[in-house]
Amino acid sequence: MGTQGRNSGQRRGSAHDRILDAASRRFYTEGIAATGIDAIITEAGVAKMSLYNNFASKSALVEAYVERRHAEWLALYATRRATAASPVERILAVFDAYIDHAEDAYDHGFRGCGLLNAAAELPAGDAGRHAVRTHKEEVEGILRGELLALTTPERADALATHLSFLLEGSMARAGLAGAPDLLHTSRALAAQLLTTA
Amino acid sequence: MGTQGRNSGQRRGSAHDRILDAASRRFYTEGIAATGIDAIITEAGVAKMSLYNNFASKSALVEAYVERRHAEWLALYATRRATAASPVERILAVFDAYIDHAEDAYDHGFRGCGLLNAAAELPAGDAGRHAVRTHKEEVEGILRGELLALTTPERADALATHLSFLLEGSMARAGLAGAPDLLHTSRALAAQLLTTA
DNA sequence: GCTTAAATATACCGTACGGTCTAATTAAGC
DNA sequence: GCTTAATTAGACCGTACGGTATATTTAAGC
Repeated sequence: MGTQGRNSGQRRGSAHDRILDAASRRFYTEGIAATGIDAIITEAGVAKMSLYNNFASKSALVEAYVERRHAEWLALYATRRATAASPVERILAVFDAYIDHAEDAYDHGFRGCGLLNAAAELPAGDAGRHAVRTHKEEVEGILRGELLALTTPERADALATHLSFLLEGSMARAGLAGAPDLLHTSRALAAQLLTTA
Repeated sequence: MGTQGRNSGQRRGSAHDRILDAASRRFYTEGIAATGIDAIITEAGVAKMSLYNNFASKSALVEAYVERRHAEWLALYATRRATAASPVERILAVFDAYIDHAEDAYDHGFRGCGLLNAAAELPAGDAGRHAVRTHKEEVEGILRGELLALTTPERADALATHLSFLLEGSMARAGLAGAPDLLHTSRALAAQLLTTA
């Protein structure tokens, strides 16, 4: 940001947005390294210099992509949480948000969690990897917070970790299967776990 | 395979093996797309033509890498299973094999499950992706088989899926954290789940 | 309507990629 | 010791990569 000033909102379909849209689609469905700058600008219908006027480098674009996917999920989660009536439903809203996000991508090639896939392409110390780690810890933190309405802090901790593993594990398997069905399975397992505990 | 015939065993440190060794290390720690052919042959101490005499292409090398990692895990699992004394221990042997495999990589940069990371780099219909899917289903099948000694087929099915999610989820989170600790956490959660059920 | 900034097209840069060719060398099998 | 196959070094290929330079056009703000 910074220099855009008064132009902050920008007109509909600004170069910045179209680029990030196209990059997000390609990064998710084809992978990051497999997606070249030229493919992005072609799909965005934009000049190459417009990309480099809006993003410092490809890896800056990747960072924006990662942040955006996490923000998308947070928005989906906020919607689900707003209509959840009980503590258990508020916990399951996290699973619902995962399902919503997955079903967004299902039509045009579901390949699992975009953040985990991105991290898998990044080297060990990369900033993007750390960002993904933080996002996943945030999700577990949300789970823990909601669980505190149900049980002791100690059990909330353990259960939050357990549910996070169910979430990420089912997402990994669902991505391999190419369909979000397994996410419903993990939601059901979580629901069962919460009612028996 | 096929044409090697009498030379099947090959001498120690054959080009084929040194190439696959080097490629496996690089693919795992740096990622597949980020690892060039030149980096592999340099690390293997081998001529470029030796690579193409042993592997048809880079993606053939990737397939060999995927198969090899799965075979490594199967071997670790077989060892763990052989000394497991009870049905529960035989189930936890699957978790132990995951831990063993992870700790192999911990010294030189732990980045989670090599198979899942590889799949994350492959396009939607790729053969390697399907291979990874099959391997993960095989692991779940092993869990289901061991669980049949403990409970009904229906509950074994559900529990196998549950344990598989715990496994893969904890592996994903552990990879992001850069340390295998969370695998011990999921093993403990699994043990608890098995004793209370 | 003038100014200022964003976005454009196009040519270009060096480099690295996956992969091939050739010719020479090494080593194993009989 | 001869044959046969594996391995080697190194030049080479076309292509695609991420990124830059420049000059021009488009469009928004006042």
